[in-house]
Amino acid sequence: MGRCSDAKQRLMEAVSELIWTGSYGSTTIDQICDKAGVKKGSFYYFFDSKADLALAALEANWNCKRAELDSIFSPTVPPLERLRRYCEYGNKYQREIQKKCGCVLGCPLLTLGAEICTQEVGLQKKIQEILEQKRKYLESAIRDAHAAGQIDAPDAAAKARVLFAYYQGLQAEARIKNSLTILQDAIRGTYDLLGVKAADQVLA
Amino acid sequence: MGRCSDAKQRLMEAVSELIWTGSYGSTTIDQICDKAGVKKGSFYYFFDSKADLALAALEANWNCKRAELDSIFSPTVPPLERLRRYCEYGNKYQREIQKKCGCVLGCPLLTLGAEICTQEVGLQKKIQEILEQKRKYLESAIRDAHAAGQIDAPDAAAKARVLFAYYQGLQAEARIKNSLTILQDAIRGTYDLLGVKAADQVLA
DNA sequence: TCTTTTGTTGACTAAACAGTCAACTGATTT
DNA sequence: AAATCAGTTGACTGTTTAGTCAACAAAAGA
Repeated sequence: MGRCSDAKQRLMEAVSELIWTGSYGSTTIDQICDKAGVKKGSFYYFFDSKADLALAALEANWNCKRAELDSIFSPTVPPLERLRRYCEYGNKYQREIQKKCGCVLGCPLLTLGAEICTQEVGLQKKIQEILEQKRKYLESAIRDAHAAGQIDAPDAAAKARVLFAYYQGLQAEARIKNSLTILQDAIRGTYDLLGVKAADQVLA
Repeated sequence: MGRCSDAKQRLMEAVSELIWTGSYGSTTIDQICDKAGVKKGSFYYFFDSKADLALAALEANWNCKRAELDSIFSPTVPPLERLRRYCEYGNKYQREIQKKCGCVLGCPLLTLGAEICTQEVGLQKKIQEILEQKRKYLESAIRDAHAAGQIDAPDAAAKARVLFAYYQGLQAEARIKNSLTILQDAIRGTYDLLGVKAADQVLA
């Protein structure tokens, strides 16, 4: 089967990091290759273009991420607890990134999506898909919480859209302001937004 | 006083449109000059760099926008009415853009801010400033609504942060999905989020 | 062993890019 | 009318960029 290598993986990791810490437009193929320790010839052996690589990286990252979200949003966990864990997870994740990179980087999907949506149709479609899937986690948690009588949300999908927009906005602001403190309101904001009774709220 | 021209203005308009319809990183100085009908020599006569021009354009645009927002958020208008008008304004604005450009483009500040915040400190600071000012409009409307007994928001600043994040998230999603329908939930989402009693809600 | 498959390399091209500059133009002042 | 001020121009530089390619290298199968 000829020789094998992890150059493909290294390229995907490199592009993910470069786009996230910088931007899609400012990331060059030469930079990606340097970071991955791969020569440009090899790059074009595996991928057709930067967009092609970014798409592959996006898919790979989402497959990892999905496993984590499946765990956080497991139906065995009480619905409001799922949301609390999700907020905590987001906080912890961004805190680690800041420690490592010196910057709060927010949600890579939103940042990339907003940047390239008018230019790279393939990427745009994939990002739309993934965002839709992420929203579904919220929707089912909200539906379950409603069924449990903890919140009043007859239209779970609509509430999920509101909550999702709120989270996306928070992440974007955290990136722009390079601030973690904004994210700390997430849980309170969630309870607030869903009208969770004080008795059902768990803050720490 | 030598001769005068509007090349500076044309450059600012060109860069605003190019960044908004595309992205900061994918916008080149040659493109800006072409669109403005200005030669590169003139560009460098007025500005030091793309970032310098973008900063100037940002300030100019904000000065226009502020006047509109001052009118929408006039203290003479009932507080919840202000928010409703703001949502309507955002909807109408994006609808016009879509008609003109074929795309929903969302909030230029958020898109640009998220893209360049790790790269262009000058722009980042300015965007942070403007976003903060925008948030203030919401804060005073919320405070007034609380004072009028229409909503329960003892901490107006906190509520404003939540509402602002929600709006930003909505605009970002509208851009990414190239969809206006998402924005149509804004008013309902606002009432929902603020816990406005049905009696105080005005939808159309 | 030698052949095939899979991956690597560096040198290359052509285009796009940012940034510079001296010479020019056309209003305005004196 | 001459001096000055404000803006314009196009041709230029050097660099960065995406993308190509033929030759090479290593693992695996025949």
